[in-house]
Amino acid sequence: MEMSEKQLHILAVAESLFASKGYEGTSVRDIAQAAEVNVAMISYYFGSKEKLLQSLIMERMRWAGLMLEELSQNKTMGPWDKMDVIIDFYVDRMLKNRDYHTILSRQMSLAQNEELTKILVDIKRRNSEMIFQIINEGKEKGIFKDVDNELTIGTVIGTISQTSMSRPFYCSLLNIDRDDEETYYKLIEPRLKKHLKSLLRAYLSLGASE
Amino acid sequence: MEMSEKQLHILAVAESLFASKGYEGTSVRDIAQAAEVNVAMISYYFGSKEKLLQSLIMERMRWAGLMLEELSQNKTMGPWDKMDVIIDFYVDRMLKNRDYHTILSRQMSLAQNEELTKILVDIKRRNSEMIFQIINEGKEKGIFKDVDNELTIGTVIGTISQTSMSRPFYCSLLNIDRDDEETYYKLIEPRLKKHLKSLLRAYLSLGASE
DNA sequence: GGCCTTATCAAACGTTTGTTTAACTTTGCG
DNA sequence: CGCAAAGTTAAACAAACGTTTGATAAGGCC
Repeated sequence: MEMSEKQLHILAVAESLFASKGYEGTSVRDIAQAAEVNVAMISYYFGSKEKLLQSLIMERMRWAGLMLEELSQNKTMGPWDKMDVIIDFYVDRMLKNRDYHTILSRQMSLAQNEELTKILVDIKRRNSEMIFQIINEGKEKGIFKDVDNELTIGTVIGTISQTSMSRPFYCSLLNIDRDDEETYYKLIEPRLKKHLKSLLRAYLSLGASE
Repeated sequence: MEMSEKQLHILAVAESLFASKGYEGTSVRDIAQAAEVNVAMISYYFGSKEKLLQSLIMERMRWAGLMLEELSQNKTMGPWDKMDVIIDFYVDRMLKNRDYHTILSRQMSLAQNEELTKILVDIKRRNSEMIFQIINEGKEKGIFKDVDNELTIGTVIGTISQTSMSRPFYCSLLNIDRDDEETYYKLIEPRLKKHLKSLLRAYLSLGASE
């Protein structure tokens, strides 16, 4: 479980390659070369290519999940403010760890890896549960109108995902050089936050009509 | 360009396999076996595996794009109704051709295939342009408030994509058997339409507050 | 029938794949 | 030091990969 600097370096390199070329599209030799280690080291450290992917996901998982819990139990903040915090949180997380999230969402849409899929579903469920709590709290207080909880999550995550996964498209829409990742994410981040907040504010205050 | 029944059959089989196992995760032998043709036929008909993917995309492309054009120039329908029609249209299209859209969105997030990416971006641009027209028409008539056009597209497509790409997650949320695709999509389709219509109705009538 | 084009096939091609081996070096501890 | 454990390497492994080959069959046209 505890990893050396070298192992973490390999994971970081693999993460970047998996994100840009896909898991199947990346060979262990690609990873070894980019990480400047011998091919055999990957088997030596991780056992196999697939276990390397699992190690990568497990390692990145440790960094998530905390803060949402305390937010859902926060008593002083109102539902509107909590919603804003959540949006900032999700946008920051998903854009900062976009390689990781790209890999996750690709892996999730692949019908294989039964075991891994279950783990991912559980993580997402746990995070979602807390957003539900906040929405329901707002509903009970009469502040939020009735909305589709599950699809509201889908909208938030889907909108953010979309800007990452279809970056070439949005670069084209916004007249940004396709290769200038930096500029793109600097521009899209505040816009995403503003858009999602307005969207949810409108939706939660008007509710699902008719 | 014109394809025989057999070629279309191979494309259909490949589409299904690419969607569930990924492009790189599917071998030409997989395709040949599932389509019950000899491996050599794939090179013979399409030239290569990559050209098969391109043929698949080109072939599916021909079925799209029409109806949006006439809608954007329709004079009798009001902006609200047009928006509803668009949402029905997108949900129907993307769920019906979910394998195709899954492949597209995975391919778009892969940094390779420069040429193919450009083609995909152009298609998406053309479709988006027409939605922009409708939104702007609503704005000019004073019916829609000011919103983020680009990210509104992202929300619509992203929400739908999300339900397809992360199906295992939403199956878990909605207590549906992960393997029962039929039931899932039958349930999610009307819900998606209702959710997106309410969402956009609220957003477009209140606008981007701050 | 003769002939050209198209279709189909099993077999083989040369690479690349993920993984293992066996020899070697480095490290850490008594 | 001495020596076992851990780290590192080039080379080799079988399997799978996308593609090509050369042979054979079928169909249309003169």
